[in-house]
Amino acid sequence: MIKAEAADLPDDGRLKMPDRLRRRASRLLSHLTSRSDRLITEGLARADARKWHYAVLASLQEYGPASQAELSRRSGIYRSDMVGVLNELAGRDLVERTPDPDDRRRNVITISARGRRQLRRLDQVLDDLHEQLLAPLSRAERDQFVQLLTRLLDHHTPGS
Amino acid sequence: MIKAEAADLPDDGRLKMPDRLRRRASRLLSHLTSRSDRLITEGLARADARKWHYAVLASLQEYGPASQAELSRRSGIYRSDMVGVLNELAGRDLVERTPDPDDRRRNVITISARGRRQLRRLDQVLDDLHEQLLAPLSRAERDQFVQLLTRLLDHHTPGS
DNA sequence: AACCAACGTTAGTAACACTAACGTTCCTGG
DNA sequence: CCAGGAACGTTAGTGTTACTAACGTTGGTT
Repeated sequence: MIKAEAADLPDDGRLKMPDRLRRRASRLLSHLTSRSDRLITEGLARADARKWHYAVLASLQEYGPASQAELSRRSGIYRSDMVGVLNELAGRDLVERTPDPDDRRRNVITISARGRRQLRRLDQVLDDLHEQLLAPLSRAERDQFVQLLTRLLDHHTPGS
Repeated sequence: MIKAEAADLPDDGRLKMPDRLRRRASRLLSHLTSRSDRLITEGLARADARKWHYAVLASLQEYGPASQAELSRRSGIYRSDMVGVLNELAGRDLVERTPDPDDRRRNVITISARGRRQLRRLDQVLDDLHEQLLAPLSRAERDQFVQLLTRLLDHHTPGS
């Protein structure tokens, strides 16, 4: 964690930003996501968590214990990154990682009672953060927004 | 540039991804932006360009010559990163960088004829790429989408 | 028995957004 | 008028994210 001290682009110069630039969906997406990520990351940090923690915990809660590779597929986290995430989760006693007796290549990851409690907390935190994120939109607009995003993402996701 | 050979998350496991995860706007944004960025980056690479190139060229074309710091403000690129971008642009003879006689701290950046031609080309390329990006949406939906993004971004932009 | 696939793990990459600090030049106000 | 601070271009470095490559171990298949 690093303290932000002096902003370098304080007043936004969008006053003088060409429309062709400002209106490009790709650019809007990048910038908004940048803000959104920061908001979420900082919010979760206050709860001693990271985005991946939530993804893994939610997936465990929803579909039960699984191997790391299986979790990787469920949550979209690369299995190379999963290692570190599970180290953190296990270090906080939110999950348990035990070797699978039926397949000694695998670990079985199980969510703990603490993990379930933390997940509930994170769900709350994320609700609050999304309230902030989507504040300017009405209920209907939020739904619209999520729907548009979903359709776009589906369209650009390999394997249908 | 790196060749993608073996995808590691081939079939998406969203079949087994909890709704609470899949539906979060922040997550949709992150993932979609990731795809979008890749699409745009690769498309521009084929035209020997990067996003920043477009931003700078467009800003120069629209508002005329400027110092690096001014360009930085216009385009949202940090002035520490601007250096490299302008090196690339100057290396391709798309802009000219000359010391400002009126203020010897500054460089005056000017777009060249080649730069203008390249900008026209990039505008075309970006139109095509956005056509792909937004393919699943109707005209009206695209406008809606851009409008929602804009409102959200404005709301989360410091300095109004 | 021979192979290949999958598993967990380590290491490394490139892009992005951002901070810090340096020397030079300029502008201002006491 | 001159002292201090601010702006400029530049270099260096940070942490995060997405992703590839390769390793040794284990498992399933023929």
